[in-house]
Amino acid sequence: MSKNLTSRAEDYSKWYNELVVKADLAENSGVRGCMVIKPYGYAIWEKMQQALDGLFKDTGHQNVYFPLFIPKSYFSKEASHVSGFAKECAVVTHYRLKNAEDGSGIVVDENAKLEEELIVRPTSETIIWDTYRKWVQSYRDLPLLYNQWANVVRWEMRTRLFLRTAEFLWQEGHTAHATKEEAILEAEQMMHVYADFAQRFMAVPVIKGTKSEAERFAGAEETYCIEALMQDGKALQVGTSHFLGQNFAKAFEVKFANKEGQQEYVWATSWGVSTRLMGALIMTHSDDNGLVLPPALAPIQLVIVPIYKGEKQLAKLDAHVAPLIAAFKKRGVSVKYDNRDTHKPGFKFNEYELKGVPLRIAIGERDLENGTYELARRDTLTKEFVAAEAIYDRVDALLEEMQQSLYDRALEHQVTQTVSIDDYASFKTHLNEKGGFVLAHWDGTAETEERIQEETKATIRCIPLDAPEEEGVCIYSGKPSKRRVLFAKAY
RNA sequence: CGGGGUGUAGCGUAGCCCGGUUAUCGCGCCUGCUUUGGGAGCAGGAGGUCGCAGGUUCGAAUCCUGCCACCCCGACCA
Repeated sequence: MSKNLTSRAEDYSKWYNELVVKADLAENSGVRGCMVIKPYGYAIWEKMQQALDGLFKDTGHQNVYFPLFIPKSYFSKEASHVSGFAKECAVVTHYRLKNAEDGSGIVVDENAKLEEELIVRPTSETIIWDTYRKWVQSYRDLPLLYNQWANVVRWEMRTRLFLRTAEFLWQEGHTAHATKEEAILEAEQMMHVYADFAQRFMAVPVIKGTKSEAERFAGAEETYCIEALMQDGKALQVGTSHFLGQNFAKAFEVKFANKEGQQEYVWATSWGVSTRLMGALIMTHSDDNGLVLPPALAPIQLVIVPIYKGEKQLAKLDAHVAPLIAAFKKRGVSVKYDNRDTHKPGFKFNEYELKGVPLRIAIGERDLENGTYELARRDTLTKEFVAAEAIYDRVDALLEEMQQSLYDRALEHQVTQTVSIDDYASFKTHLNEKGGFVLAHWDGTAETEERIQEETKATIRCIPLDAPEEEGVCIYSGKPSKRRVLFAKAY
């Protein structure tokens, strides 16, 4: 493992190549910017799924699954939606291959052309709303509170491992409501659920807010989002929730009879998070020794490494550790005992640090004699000796403490990297030299937003939810403004 | 799609400008012995269509042409 990762603030791609791949997390498959997720990386994704699913269920949602292929015609129904996605769709045109007549290999059978092309879903609004039409007739059928775990494909011009792959895994929630107010509450609720997940499970502090019109989702009337700040001072959108108004209901004719017997269009929301969350996790906590995982999402929370000479000592340690493992499991700690004889302890120490395993216990002959264990924590890289009888409580306490301290550390970083700026010259130099979040006044026009982006590469990440009313003038145009918005360079 | 760069063993690379023995080195891998509290040591060994196709030449990893792939920077985006 090279030690040149100190340049992390300047170069995350190095992390991906050096760290993520070697950390057995994922590797670039080389197929149009797709990624292969290795077992350890997938285990992290599963932990995320599990936690999110719990939060979704708590808020009354159920899981469903819709088809991967969407008939092309569905996309022509909602104008702004199609203009947002048309440029990046993979299209299925044929359904059969055959051997080439000249023996040159397999070719597409031109006789097997589809009547209507199928689009590999870039998102599922269209097919879901086409189906919801059939499911909704009365106000008694509402609300529909459904979510699906799926893969989607977006044929991006440029891909970036974890942050923008051509195919990615995500969940997309799609809900239908009888009233506008209820739909808005749902969209807001899911933003809060995402923020809760990011902060409690990922230990990633986020700013909640709404997007400017220019940054809004294609087909949405309001886009809520959570924005996080990475260690290098760049912002990353980690989750979005959209109030879709009646746009999709009107496009797909989804109407219901209200209590008065009148036909009304339903109100919609959609919300999603993706494998990008894993990118956020890596870029928020990792250090030069590799990943640092918050205990709540670590597939392995505790690894036990035996230190021994010869088979006899190992057998003795195996016997000693067996009840220890059972006890940890019973207490809900996910523990791995690595007694492979093919690698030395030092190798294992480094390997589990690279993988971000929060705690490590080393046990050798010495410890058996002394009645202690050596306990090491990943975030601070410190070690302590713990009396054998105190080990369970100490592990519990440390896991909890690490979860909190990772969050505190990330929050402190975010706070110190967030500044308010009132003149355009310092705004420009600050974003260029230091990065981070900048709170500044904005006149609310798309023209100003675009100009600022052209001149500084920074975008409005969101209009923060908790931004106080404050009289001011736009940093660019000098026109009046009522509150500050959050600017940053983003991924 | 525009600009730049790179393709040599599983990974990372030297050699290319200036053509000439058996293609360099490190990591990793295999075998044996010694090791095991922070990435082990020694000895031996295996592993290559030099991205692909064509051309120039007595001779091409090296020069020329075309193609392909990947990476980085832009426009687009979870």
